[in-house]
Amino acid sequence: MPQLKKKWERSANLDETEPLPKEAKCEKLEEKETPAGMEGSSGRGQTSKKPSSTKKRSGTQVNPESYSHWLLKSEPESRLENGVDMKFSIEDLKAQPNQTACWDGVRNYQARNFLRAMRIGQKAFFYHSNCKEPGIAGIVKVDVQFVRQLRRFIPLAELKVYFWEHQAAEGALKNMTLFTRQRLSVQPLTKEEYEFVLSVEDKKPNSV
DNA sequence: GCCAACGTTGGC
DNA sequence: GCCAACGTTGGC
Repeated sequence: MPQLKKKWERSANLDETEPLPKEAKCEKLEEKETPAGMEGSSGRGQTSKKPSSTKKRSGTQVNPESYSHWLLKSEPESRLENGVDMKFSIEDLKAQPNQTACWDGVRNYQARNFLRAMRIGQKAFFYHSNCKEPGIAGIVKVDVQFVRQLRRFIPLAELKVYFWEHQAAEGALKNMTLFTRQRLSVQPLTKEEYEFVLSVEDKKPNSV
């Protein structure tokens, strides 16, 4: 998951075409810039900068331009990795200067390509992962600035129930990447998914 | 702490 | 290109 403090020493194996400098995320977020595209999918709309592997990613949609909302995972509880504390909760984001942080340290290249596809001002859920109670804690806008906490924490367990229901009944969350691509730390959300989650914010948790 | 899911690596 | 071994993610 994206740890703001993580550095890039292992990034070399992510994408041999162009390893990002550590502060890449911040400068990358320019509205005019064309996104790198997701290498996982068909690679449509871009010249192939990737070697052969461009075909086999399942599930996810193709055109990065079409992504409008995001979900960013971060760990709210302390955990040491190579001596570095991975903790970065939404409270930590709030405490940053300008309540803004640079989202570097994403290793997985697909996640990183999503990161590149983000545009300034787009909204993202701030998700707490690898913790006692995982779930959506707040809203940020890219590049990555605190917007607000949710009026209530929306736990993964609750989202999962919606996911199941929506699979059966063609609901908004039926393809939610959080469940279809488990380990992706930066993931796109459709507008419908984003808005559905927001619509649940003021519902009682037990209304599920 | 356990372990399933899944991404990456590298031998062949 | 296949696939087994290995490493990481992250829920439980």
